[in-house]
This record gives sequence, structure tokens and C-alpha cells, in this order.
Amino acid sequence: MKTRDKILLSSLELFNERGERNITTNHIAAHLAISPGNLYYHFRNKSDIIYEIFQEYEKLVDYYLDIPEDRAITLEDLTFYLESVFDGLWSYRFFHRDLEYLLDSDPRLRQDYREFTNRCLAAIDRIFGKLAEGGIIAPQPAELRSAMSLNVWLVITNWMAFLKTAHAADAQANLTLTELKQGIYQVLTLELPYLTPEYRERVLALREKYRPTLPETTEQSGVRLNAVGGVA
Amino acid sequence: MKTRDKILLSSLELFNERGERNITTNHIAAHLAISPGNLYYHFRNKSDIIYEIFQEYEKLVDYYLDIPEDRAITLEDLTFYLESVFDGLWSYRFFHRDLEYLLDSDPRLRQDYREFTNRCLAAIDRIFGKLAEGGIIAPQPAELRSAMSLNVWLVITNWMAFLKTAHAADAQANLTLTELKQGIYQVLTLELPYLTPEYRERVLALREKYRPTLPETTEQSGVRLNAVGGVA
DNA sequence: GACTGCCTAGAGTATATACTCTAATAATAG
DNA sequence: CTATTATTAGAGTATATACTCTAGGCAGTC
Repeated sequence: MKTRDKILLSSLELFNERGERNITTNHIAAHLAISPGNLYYHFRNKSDIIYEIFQEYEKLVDYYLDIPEDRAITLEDLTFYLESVFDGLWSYRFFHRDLEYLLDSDPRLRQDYREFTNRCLAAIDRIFGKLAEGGIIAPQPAELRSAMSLNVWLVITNWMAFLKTAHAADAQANLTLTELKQGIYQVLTLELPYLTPEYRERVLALREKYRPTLPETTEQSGVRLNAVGGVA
Repeated sequence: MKTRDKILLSSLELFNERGERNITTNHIAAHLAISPGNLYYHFRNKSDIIYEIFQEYEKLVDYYLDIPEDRAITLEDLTFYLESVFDGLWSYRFFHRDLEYLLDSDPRLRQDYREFTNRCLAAIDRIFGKLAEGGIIAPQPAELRSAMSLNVWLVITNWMAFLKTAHAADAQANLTLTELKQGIYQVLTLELPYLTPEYRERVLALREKYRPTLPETTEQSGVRLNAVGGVA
């Protein structure tokens, strides 16, 4: 594997694990056992590394959110979309953590991210439309639909931050992909009231698969995941 | 005003304006025209300043989210809760921006924030309960209610980040309280399907007040707030 | 062998950052 | 007034951070 690609890969890995803010270019070089000079031969600066990682992320999500034009979508499609989006979120999870700072320090990124957001919102909106075509949810006026899409987006993009901040007192408690995907439970909660009677049971069953499980790990304060869809 | 209080005030102001990450203790001292030594006489470190600001935030929100035990709540109450929460979010808006980093660097803060989140979630849940008592929304099973509460929390806490990141390409475009409060539109969107017929019109009217207005400022790419509840 | 283009090492640098230390000045109490 | 305490200034420091610069290796080609 080329050094350049190794840099991208290691950066992503380190950023995800410890946060972009805590990882310097020197860390990345050290992790790869290459010199800083070498790293800077391949990338002009840290921003360029991040920008390129973002472009991968963008490409991945765009690929998954390619909604078919010619047919309505099924529950299986919906599951696939949700799973894929959360997979993407997981693989590039560092990104949303320091999003505002990153956008402030790179105008290209700000511009691209803005467009990316709009594409995602449009895709969610289209999914709602196609779900209605498929008779899974009742059709809604365009305006409500787009407000709902935005809520879906807000829930998806904030779910990880919620998990990390509501997590057990141990700072190092690390997130799992399984936990992350419990966000699907929350997203499906948003859609519940709009389901058609024919599909209601099936979606409820699907949703049930993502229900947060009670904490397995021992707990200091004992509350933890009660908040997450459990006891009030 | 005491130097100590001035430090807290200026810190909050600077953090809100430029982000905690971009503000050093030296900046704060310079802004107040005091020496770094003076600042460190009053606070052991930067974390302590942030922790104390958080405690103010906490107190404020707790004060506002004190739900009456003895009666159902009205639409006016609901409006007040929503307005207050977004006011609080606005006044301490730096906090959610770097939340994860802040919690990672201060275990006290992590613990307190966790409990704070749980109190907020419980309050939202109670509000849903009282809204049902007041005949504004249809009562829902506890489990659905708490999943809904969590979604409300996710939308509220992520709304600002969304605005800032979806904002016009100008990095410096600054947010207004009015824009922030359009988050109320999104929150009320979540509640729409659960409204009782008697209240539906009134809540729709209330929601309408927070509908995002079309952008007044000129736009580069011309999309901007379309995403925010507008055209799809 | 010599030339060329790509890659790499590693020491080095300018700046920033959080924080310390000492000494001096105000404020207050007796 | 004196003694004590609270507050402040301001120079200074250890460490970190993003990044630069120079020299050289290595692979292929003639």
C-alpha cells in the first residue's frame, strides 16, 4: 500500500479513536513510523488530509443513498438505507465530532459539506416519497415531509454525540457499532405515526430489532441507558 | 463587578463567539486587559472556568424546566418551555459545539452533564405526560413517550449545529436568536401526529410562528434555507 | 556509471498554549 | 499606623503543534 494511502487510513483510524483535536500530524507520522517530512511530502497540511477523508465519506454515503427512480422502495430498501447510513457514520465518526471547527478552518469543506447535507436531506425526502408510493407510510404534504426529513437528519447526525456524552462516567467507555445502530430505533420512532395499517406491524417488528438493550457493563450511577428508550 | 465574575462573563462571550477551541486563557485575559497571572489567581485552569459556566447553564435550564406537579400544562406553558430552552441554548451555545472534547477533559463535567441530560429527558417526558393530561396530545405508552422525548432532545441539541453547518458559505455568517428559535418549528413538527383534534389548529398556528423565513441575505449557491422546512 | 524523478529521514523552527513565579500594590482589620 | 490578606502585573517556561528544509536513498533508464 502506498504511503499516501497509509496516511489517510491511519489518520482516519486515529481521528476516530481519539478525536481530530487530539491527533497531530506528528502523531500520525509516528503511528506509521514515518518522518513528519514524509507526511508533508504527501499532504500540504492537516486540512488536506481531512478534506480528502471527507471526500471518501461523501462518496460512500452518496453511493448508498442512490434512490431508485423507477420503482417504489420496500422495507428491505429502507433497512438497507438506515444500516448503510449508520455504517458510514461509524466509519467516519470523527467527522461529526469536531464538525464546526473543521468547517471553520476549511472553506472548501464548508461548501462541500453544505451541499452534502442538502443531498442527504433530499434523499431522505425522496425516501419518504417512495415509502408513500409503496404504501408503507401515508403520503404527506411536501412541507411536512421536508420538515420530517430534517428531523430524521438531526436525529441521525446527533445520535452518536448523544451516546458518547450520555455514556457511563468512564471517559474511555468506547462505543460499539451495535449501540450506534440503535439510532435506527429512534429514526423509526419518528415514522411510527405515519405508517399505514398494513405495514405498521412489520415496521414495529423491524424497529424492535434495534431496541436498546439494557446495559451489560456494570454501572456507577445505575441510570445510563434508561434514558435511551427505556424507563422514564 | 468582581474580576472573577468578569472572567466568567468574558469567557462565555468569547467562547460563544469564536468557540472554546479558539479561545485561550491568554485571550480572555487580554480581552479583560488583565494579566494571565491575575486570571490564574482566580481560576486554577481553563477547565475550571468552563465547569463553572456549565453550572450556570445547568441552573438556568433546571430553573426553566421545573414542571408543575399539581396541574396539567397549557399551550402557553409549552411555548414558555420551548422558548426558554432555546434561550438557554443560545446563551451557552459554545458548550454544545465542543461538547465531546470538554467532557473528555473533565470527568466532573462528564458526570454532571450526564445527569443534566437525564434530567432534561425526564422533564421532556413529563411535559409529554402533562400535555396528555391537558388533552393537547393523545396519551402514549411510556415506552413510546420516552423514545419521543429522546428525539425531541436530539432535535433541540442538534438544531444549532445544523444551522451553523448548513449556513451560507461565509464562515463568519453569524447566527441569530431568531434563526435558532426556528428549532421550535422542528420540535413541534415532532408532536404534530399526536395532537388531539381540539388542539390541532392552535398548535399548527403556534408552529407557524416559528416557520423559517426565506433568506434575506444574498446567497452564493442559492440553496441555503430551502432545506430548512422549505422546498424539497 | 550517471542522470532523473520519486520518495524518505530527521533535525529544526516559529508560534502558540496553558500555566507559574515573584514582587508589588490595594484593601482591610486591629 | 501596622500587619495581614487579597489582588494584580508581567515576565517567564515547558511543552506542543503545524510545518519547513536539506540531504540523501532508491528505482529505472540510457
